[in-house]
Amino acid sequence: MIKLDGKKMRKPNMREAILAAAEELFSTNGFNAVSVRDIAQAAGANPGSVTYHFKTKDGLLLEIYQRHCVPMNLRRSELLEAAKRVRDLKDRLEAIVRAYVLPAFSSGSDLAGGGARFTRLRAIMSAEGNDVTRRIIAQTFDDTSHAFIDAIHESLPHVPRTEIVWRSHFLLGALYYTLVTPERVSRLSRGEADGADAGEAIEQLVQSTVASLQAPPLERPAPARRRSAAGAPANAGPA
Amino acid sequence: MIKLDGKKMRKPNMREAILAAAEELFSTNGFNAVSVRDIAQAAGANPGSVTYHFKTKDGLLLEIYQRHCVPMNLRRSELLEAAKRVRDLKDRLEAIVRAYVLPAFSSGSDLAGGGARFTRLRAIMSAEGNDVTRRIIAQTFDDTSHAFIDAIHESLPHVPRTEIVWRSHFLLGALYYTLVTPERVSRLSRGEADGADAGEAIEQLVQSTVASLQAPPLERPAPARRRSAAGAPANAGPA
DNA sequence: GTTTGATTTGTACATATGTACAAATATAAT
DNA sequence: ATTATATTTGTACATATGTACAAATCAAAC
Repeated sequence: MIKLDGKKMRKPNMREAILAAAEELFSTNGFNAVSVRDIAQAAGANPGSVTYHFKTKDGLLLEIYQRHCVPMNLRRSELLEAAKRVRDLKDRLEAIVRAYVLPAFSSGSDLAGGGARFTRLRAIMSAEGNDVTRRIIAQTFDDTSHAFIDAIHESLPHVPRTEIVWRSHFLLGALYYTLVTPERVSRLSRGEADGADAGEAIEQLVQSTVASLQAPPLERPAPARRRSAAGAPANAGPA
Repeated sequence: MIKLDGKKMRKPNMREAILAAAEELFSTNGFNAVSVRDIAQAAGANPGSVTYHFKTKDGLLLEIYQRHCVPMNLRRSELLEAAKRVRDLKDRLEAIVRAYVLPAFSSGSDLAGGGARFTRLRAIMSAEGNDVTRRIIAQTFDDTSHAFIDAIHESLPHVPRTEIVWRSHFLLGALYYTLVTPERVSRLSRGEADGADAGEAIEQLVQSTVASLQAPPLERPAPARRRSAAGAPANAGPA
């Protein structure tokens, strides 16, 4: 038995240290740029130890994902449910967006909650290609994304769902980029803003996204036979 | 003399083929995931040929950058100047944003103009870490970024510059992410939108960004003496 | 203390990698 | 044709990489 959980593990230390080190290194340098030996060294462990605990390098990555995904999505769901209960329609929209953004930043120094490090990791993995990784991300997060999109759509019934998809997609991109290159904000603002200030970043993201979501939809796309009606039979049905 | 340009090169083919192959591979899989041998094979060349033409793998990357940067920034400058001449203030803002976005997508099948492939490359390089690469990107693009920020600021004098920095930063992040993971848009919209449709992406990005830029600035940061008279004069304007 | 099983160490191996370089080949000028 | 130069090929080397595995070490159960 490799795993004896719950009761007594002898040294949860090493395995934990390896996970932490890998998370940090992967989220900073990407997957390919980091070697198993780098991780072992950073964790103060032996390379063989990594193989022992996680079998392969991919296995290690997967474990990091699994360890964060559930808590993070849970946190988001909680915040989303709370947001949906907000009465005022405008406040509600803002609350929903904030519920999406917050868990991605919450530095949750140790474990649960998601946190900036894990979000940065996802950003890098998204960019680095690797279809397998992308599929993992999709499988793990699409449900939550749909839940948010639907919630937003309910707050903005007059905006087509497609439009909301685009704009919340932009939100995620903006979020990723801010976590990956915060110094760019500091540089371009000539020091007036601090790109690494999570609080400020969150506020800017939320306000910017709320504004973009509220913008009038594009009229162009649909062929517009008659009065749209037919247009797109499966228009997500506004509820 | 390695380079005899202008008049007669014997075979501009191989060097060119290597550049093209490398560009494609890097922009799809990132820098670290692609080996010199991969590139050589894709170009139908010998690994040694890569060393001959570009000395090192980094040299090859640098060359790809240099070859696209100047034309791309030129194109952007042209479009920006044209945009600045637009009379109507609202139209001008939109034109400016479009001038920023367009060259990043223009598929410019062969050379000049930037194009999606090159933008994707920059996106990946930004995410992959590698401080050297980030510095190259910064040096090459910060001037243009500043020019756009200033132009936007002139169209929106009541919005603090810092705010504009944040929001145009978000634009770039959204743009990058859309180029890197277009299939996510298709998936989340359940096929109603095509994330890979450059025209649609551009339109969505422009409209979304214009709306976000026009949003009222956050009141929080500044000590906020008095009543913040400014309040929210420009709320995305319905029209 | 002895036994048992989990972990850690050390090391090894096969392969992939970036780069170097000499030889072969192609291309143009004379 | 001969020469000079530019390119391409083939191959080699040193190093880095992911992973495997036997031996050593450790912590508890008996």
